[in-house]
Amino acid sequence: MNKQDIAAILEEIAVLMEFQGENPFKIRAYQNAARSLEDLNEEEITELVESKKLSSVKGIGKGLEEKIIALYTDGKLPFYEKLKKSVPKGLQEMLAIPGLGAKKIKTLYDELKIKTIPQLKKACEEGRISELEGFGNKTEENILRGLENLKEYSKRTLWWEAREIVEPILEDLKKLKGAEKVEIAGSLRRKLETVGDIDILVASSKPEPIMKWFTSQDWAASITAKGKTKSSVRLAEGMQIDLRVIPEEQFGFARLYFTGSKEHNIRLRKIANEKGYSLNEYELSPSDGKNKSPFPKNKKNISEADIYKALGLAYIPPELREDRGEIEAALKDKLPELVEFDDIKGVFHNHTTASDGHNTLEEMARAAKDMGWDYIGIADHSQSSYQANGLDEERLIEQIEEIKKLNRSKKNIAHIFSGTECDILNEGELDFSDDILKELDYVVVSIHRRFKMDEKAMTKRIIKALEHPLATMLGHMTGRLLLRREPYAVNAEKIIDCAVANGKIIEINANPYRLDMDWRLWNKAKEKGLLTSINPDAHSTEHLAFVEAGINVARKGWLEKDDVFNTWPLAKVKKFLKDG
DNA sequence: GCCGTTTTCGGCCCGACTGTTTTCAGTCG
Repeated sequence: MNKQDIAAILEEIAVLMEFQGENPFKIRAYQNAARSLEDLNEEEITELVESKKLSSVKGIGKGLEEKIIALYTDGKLPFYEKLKKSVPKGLQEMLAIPGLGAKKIKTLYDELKIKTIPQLKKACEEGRISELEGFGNKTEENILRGLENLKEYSKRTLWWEAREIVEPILEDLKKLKGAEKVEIAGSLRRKLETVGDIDILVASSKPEPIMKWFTSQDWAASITAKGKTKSSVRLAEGMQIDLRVIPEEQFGFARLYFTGSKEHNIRLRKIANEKGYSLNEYELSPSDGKNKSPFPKNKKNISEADIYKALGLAYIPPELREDRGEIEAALKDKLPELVEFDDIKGVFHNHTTASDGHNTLEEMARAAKDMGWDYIGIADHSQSSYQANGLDEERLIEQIEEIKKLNRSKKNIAHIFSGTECDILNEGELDFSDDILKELDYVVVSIHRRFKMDEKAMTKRIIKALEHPLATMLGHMTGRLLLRREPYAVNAEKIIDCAVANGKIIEINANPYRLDMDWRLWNKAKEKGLLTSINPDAHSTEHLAFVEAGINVARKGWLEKDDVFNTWPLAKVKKFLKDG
């Protein structure tokens, strides 16, 4: 069994144990172990299992080591099988209903024998729920509403779309009297690829009018909570927006706290405890009264950076706050200097009207110039991509000539590199002959068909294409479309190793639906020496802006300027592509 | 179940809001 499967089972065990009313800390131990496991690569796991040293990993002790080894070696764990049988499947599904947690679901099961969602609905309609102790009419209503909107409530939203939703709201909030500061927090600020809800923070000494405004807007389809410091509303589409109002002097603490991640916060509070302090969303205070405050007496408006400093840590950018090594790095002052949008000098992998794009070559090159970039790579689809009007060899040669002409012209446009997004055919062959590929400045190789191959065959297919001497970079490594289509099965580590060994680039496809290769893989890939290119995969001039989403991925993946090919100046890129 | 210059036990992050009660448990982030 591979690590993802094992981690998923450990997570499931944690959920099942909740229904058993297990010790919450024991439950967390399983969740922690699942996380620790996901941060190891397959080779490390194999080695640790064989040498029986898994328990040297933080978060995995003797007990979990045994269970993980059992799952790793023969894919079975009697403890898990037994646990699974003791909890009806419908109970787990009910967790998605807002307001219902393990304890309440357990009560419904014990008292009313409810073990499926249809049974739950019926019991609500018959008014049997409200008769239970600890339940009432409101709970019954909330369950019914939750059931009706189960799909909408549990769906996530692309970062890109959530950002578009929240921006006008932020603008309106800033106009309110008494709103001193308005900021985004949560996963949106950490730039996670999808978000479950939106968190907004406002600094003000008068929360009431702000709360009143927030809960009375047309776009707030329903109000799920309204208090002095916190209110929550839902949009018609189902997404929840939380607003918190905090006095300005506590704003830095609130930003840190509500930006998360939860795991990052837990680590911070632990460090605070070890130093004799207690950290919450309002303050960092001495925990025993003997200690002095870590901040100068008259210091006002303490920032996140001040708090990190007081804990002995360098400032950690929000994108890194996932408890994936950033705390350790900050303790040693070894955090990366993350790449920024302004470091970008050009882009590769863009389409024109020649294939399935909406703008011409010249329009794309002018738009790139308008973005402040020096160069743009055009990589229209190759001949096998009929669905995308892929270019045959003749049309590609015409395009190469047109690009040469534009580059010679004195027009105010970015330098154009001629390329192709060359289909990887079934056995890893490329879609153009070497004679044609040689005429191009660069070649992106991508998969656009036959997604359902098994992992081994797919990996072999991609590696063969990437090893081709004329391939420059790999496009969208897994083909995933976030919230729409699953990735095809690939062994990412093998492909990364292949790219490093052959001096190839793996793109960060910056289309908000793709963001592929995933940010979680980049830190280790970077350590191996992998170079990336942040590619908008633009099908129109507007899509060039997708680079911002790609920058998010790079930053979450700990990448620095030098790790990103398209931060290089034009002359250096030309030399690299010429020398191959 | 994990962890440990307070190591074999006793901690384990912490607070707001809701709904149901009347002081609090459960949920959520």
